[in-house]
Amino acid sequence: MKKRELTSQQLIEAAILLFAQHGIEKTSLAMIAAEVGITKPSIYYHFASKDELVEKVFEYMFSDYHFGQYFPISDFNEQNFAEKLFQGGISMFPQDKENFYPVMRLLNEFMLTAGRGGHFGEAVVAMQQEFLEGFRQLLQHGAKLGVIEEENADSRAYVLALVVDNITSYMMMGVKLDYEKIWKEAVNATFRKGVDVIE
Amino acid sequence: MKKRELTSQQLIEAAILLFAQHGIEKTSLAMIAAEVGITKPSIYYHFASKDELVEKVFEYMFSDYHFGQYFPISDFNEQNFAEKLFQGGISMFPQDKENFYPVMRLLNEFMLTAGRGGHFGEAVVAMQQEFLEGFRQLLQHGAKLGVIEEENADSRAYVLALVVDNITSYMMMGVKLDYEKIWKEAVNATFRKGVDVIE
Amino acid sequence: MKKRELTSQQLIEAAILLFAQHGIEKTSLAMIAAEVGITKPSIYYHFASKDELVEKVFEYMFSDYHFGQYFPISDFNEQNFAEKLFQGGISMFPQDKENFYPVMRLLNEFMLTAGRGGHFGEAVVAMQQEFLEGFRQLLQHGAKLGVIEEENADSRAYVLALVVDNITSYMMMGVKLDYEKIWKEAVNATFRKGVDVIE
Amino acid sequence: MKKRELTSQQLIEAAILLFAQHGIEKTSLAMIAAEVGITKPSIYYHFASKDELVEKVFEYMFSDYHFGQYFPISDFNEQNFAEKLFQGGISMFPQDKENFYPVMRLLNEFMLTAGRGGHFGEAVVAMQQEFLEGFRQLLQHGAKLGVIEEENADSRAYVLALVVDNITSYMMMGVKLDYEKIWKEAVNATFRKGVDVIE
DNA sequence: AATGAATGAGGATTCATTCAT
DNA sequence: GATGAATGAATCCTCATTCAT
Repeated sequence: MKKRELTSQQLIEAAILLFAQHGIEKTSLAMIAAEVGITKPSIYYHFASKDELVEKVFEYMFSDYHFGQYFPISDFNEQNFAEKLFQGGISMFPQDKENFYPVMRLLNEFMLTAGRGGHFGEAVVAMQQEFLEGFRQLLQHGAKLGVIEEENADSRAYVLALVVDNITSYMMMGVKLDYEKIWKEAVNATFRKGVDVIE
Repeated sequence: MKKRELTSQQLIEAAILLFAQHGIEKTSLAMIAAEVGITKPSIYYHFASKDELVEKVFEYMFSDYHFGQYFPISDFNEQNFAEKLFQGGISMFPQDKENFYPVMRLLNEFMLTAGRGGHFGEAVVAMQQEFLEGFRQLLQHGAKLGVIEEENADSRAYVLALVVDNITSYMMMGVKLDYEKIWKEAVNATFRKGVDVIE
Repeated sequence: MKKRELTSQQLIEAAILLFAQHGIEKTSLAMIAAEVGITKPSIYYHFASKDELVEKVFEYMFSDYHFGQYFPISDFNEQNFAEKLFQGGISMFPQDKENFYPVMRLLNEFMLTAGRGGHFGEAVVAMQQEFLEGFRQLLQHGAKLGVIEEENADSRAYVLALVVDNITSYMMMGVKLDYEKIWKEAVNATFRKGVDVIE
Repeated sequence: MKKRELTSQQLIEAAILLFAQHGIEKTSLAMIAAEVGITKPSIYYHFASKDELVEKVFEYMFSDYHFGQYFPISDFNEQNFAEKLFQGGISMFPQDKENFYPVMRLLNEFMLTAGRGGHFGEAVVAMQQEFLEGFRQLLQHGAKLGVIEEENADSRAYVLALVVDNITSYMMMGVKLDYEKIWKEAVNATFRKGVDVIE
């Protein structure tokens, strides 16, 4: 890697950590520069503005955050469907809390801007929608395999999506719960057949 | 109402809107003052600092945000349990989007500070926990009434809590889904009996 | 005393203490009002401005700070001259440090403005000059009585004046010295006859 | 000198003048910046805060204000003792009033903070004490040389210290006196032998 | 005789950004 | 590739002061 790229990446990584710790707004370029060991104006050699840095941070963070990474749909069959669904969720939870929480917090901050017409909004929403759509297709796949009831499969998929997603949020906020058990229940519910109490 | 209280409340309400629109950090006292039609330093007659204003905004927003308001537990019986559970969730969704979304976005921003050791952290977490505990007790009540399977009742409760909570988030971000249907599925799942696929 | 006068005086006294503690500039009207238990704008009923209050404080403090109070010239005679001179100086030193030091510090602050063309300048200088002149006349009186050498009597007087004055300053700053002994030496020197080493 | 150092020093020198003219509190960073011809925030490139600037000003002003500079003790011998003592005092008086008075006034303001627990207090008191101790050792030296009476040598030293010091104050306040004559008298008195009127 | 509410002027400080070197 | 020096805009905040009540 050339020096330029190296420094750029160091800047991005320092920015991620600092943004996560103090928030994007409250993180000054001076702090980031200090972390990397260069001076504030030097950042401008790598990024045209703070906004561009933020953007690059966003891209860097979420470029490989995709549904298929956690739930490789083509690997799912009748035998392993439930288990792989369960494990896929578990794999989304932060293992390495030290590094993961800050990142999640930062994701959350990007989300905030979604509703504000901030320009990440669409990207974040797109990411959420990718996961919603991922779960939908996965359960449709399950329905075709006959392991999931066809009726309401989409709604069940969305419930799953909402649960995994929010589990990560709650973990991040420090709410103590047995998340594995909760996720297990959500997965199990996906396979249950039965009457609807509410129409 | 005295003039002081009136202005104070106007300030709080203006602050809520502006905080929600631009974020707390990016909302300056000047903006708030302008919105209310007074001058910037006049704010200091009502609040000792921006921090105090933020605090008061927080209190004002969430002082009457309680589980019992949406799910009055003592009203739930065998006959109405499912229906009231469903309706309770619906009542939590923003009706009046114009006013509700900003408020939710602001809640989200307060949440962000939860993980950062910000001083609202505890309060926000406490709120979340109140809802988790509310759902737990509600389903325990349902178990006693015999409408809910006793086993895993707690996990089912938490799934419900995570779903309602996240539905509001997604609405806020502008993700278009048939939320009523999703919530209906989540509620129905709560009452289903059946085998667990995953142990 | 009428209520008006009472409050005015309370304000002045509170101001003296606070000015002495924090400096005139750093003492806000709010602090003074709080000390007296009224509100800030109420001060304007008693004084037209902060400047006027400062002025009245000045007058109040130094209205009875006169040479004759410490050195009643007509009481001095051949027998008691040295002793009374010595005692007069001692009586100028702060007995009640708790109350005196702040007041002296404030005097010092007023003095600062003397050189700045501040409008107390003249008054402070006048005060200093009154003491200089007081000592001068006192020693002239002593010369007439024959207890002091006529030659250089004025210079000796001024030395005395400078010493007493500065002793108070040093006490105030917290410099620890045996001031009584120093003053005694200064007084004794005043009566010594002898050759001049320097012409 | 590098540009940074140059500007820093210009800032310090401008600050000294302005602090002396208007007082530290009443001198704004804007005034200082304007004097030097840079903008207000640029000051922060050189000093972390106004407080730090004040501190540096203090250090700059008094780093070479030492007793030995005026009274090089090892140069004093039987022959020249009185004369050098006299001349040393004279050399402490402001020659170049234009530049010296402001500086003295500023010293005075620093002194004010001495009693207020301000953080320069100790430094100022230490300076005063250096001069007191300097005079004490000088007269002890004189006593050993036999030109000064051993008895009361310390008190005589302190009287001298108080006189020089206060002469500068009085000059600064604009009190018109024949200071040279007064100082001559003080010096002469130091050498006089004779009885004590007061015990 | 005093207060409640508000204001205008000004102050320190922060920060993204620029540009010559 | 990076820095030193500086800037303009904005922000929070303080305070003496006003005035209707």
